[in-house]
Amino acid sequence: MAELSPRAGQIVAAARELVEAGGSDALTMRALAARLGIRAPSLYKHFPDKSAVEAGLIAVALAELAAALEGAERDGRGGLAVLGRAYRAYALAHPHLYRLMSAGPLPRDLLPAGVEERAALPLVRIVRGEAAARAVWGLAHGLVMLELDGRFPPGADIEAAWAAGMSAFATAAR
Amino acid sequence: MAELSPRAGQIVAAARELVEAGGSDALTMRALAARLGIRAPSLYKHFPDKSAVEAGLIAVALAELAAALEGAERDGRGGLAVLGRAYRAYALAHPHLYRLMSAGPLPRDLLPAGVEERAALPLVRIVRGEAAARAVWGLAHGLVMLELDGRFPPGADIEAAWAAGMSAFATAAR
DNA sequence: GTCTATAGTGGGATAGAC
DNA sequence: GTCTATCCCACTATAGAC
Repeated sequence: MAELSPRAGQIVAAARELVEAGGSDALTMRALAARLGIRAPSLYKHFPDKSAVEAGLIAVALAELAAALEGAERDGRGGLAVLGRAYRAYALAHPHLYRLMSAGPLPRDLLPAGVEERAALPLVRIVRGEAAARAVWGLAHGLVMLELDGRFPPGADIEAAWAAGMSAFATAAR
Repeated sequence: MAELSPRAGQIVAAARELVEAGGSDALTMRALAARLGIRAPSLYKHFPDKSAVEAGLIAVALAELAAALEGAERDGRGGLAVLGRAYRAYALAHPHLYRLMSAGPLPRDLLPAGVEERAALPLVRIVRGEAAARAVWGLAHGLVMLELDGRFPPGADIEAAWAAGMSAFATAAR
């Protein structure tokens, strides 16, 4: 996917505000246009369809998550627990965006090259072995989704679950 | 939630067929009625609204998953890997149902009492400590979701990821 | 690049007769 | 319990003028 035109960038930014405020369902072409002060049909001059707008949004979110993980990598001297905290923090700070970004197959053909890999790298660097890295990825994703979906009982100590999870893989970290 | 009337049970069964065949989106009141050979408005004599039908479906799925895990518990002499395999197998056998059952907050007020606990028990019995049990739950849920969402690269050895994950928690098993 | 107008589709739910 | 008839809503997308 090529660079976005300035106007397209504004549209994606507005789409982000809608999603962050009200979830993916709140992102409709009408609402998006309204937020920009234009009519829905005008959007189709900038994006072929709605999924292209969503792909632009996913690209932004993936890059942001990657940056957050890279930051944790630097600050935390490579601790797995630190990486996990950063992952969870990003997801909790942007729950709807995280959902959009991680639900369903990635529209890889609509994404800038390398974004996906970049988000995965900090984890790959710290965990020994492909299989273990994927397990940690699954653990982080699963804990985040359970938390976002309100699946834990009211008083559950979610922090402790993360600690238990990350420490189980500590021996697999470099 | 009380027992379903016989007719309500048939409706839930039909709803299940729709969901298993085409995902949650395929479950509409119109399509559901059509499958039963009646008109959509008639459904409202048996269920107050669509969410009540979904809750009935979730109750069935939860009970089935619980039964599958209990079976693995007996056969596998309490091995965590065996439990994981059973979990994954159920989710892959009923992907759309699993999604419906695990997406969003549980409608606990519409569910028969104890169903949720029953599904969790096999895991709680085998893992030492609440925190670790929740971590394993997150791991299983995350790996399943990543797989169902097609998030792993084409050639990924998902079995190996499960093995790595479950063995990381093996020391935490009783 | 934006507009108006509109097509076309689908959804949940209700009223009241039988 | 089921029907007919209907309401009201929302959505994506296109055509063609300005």
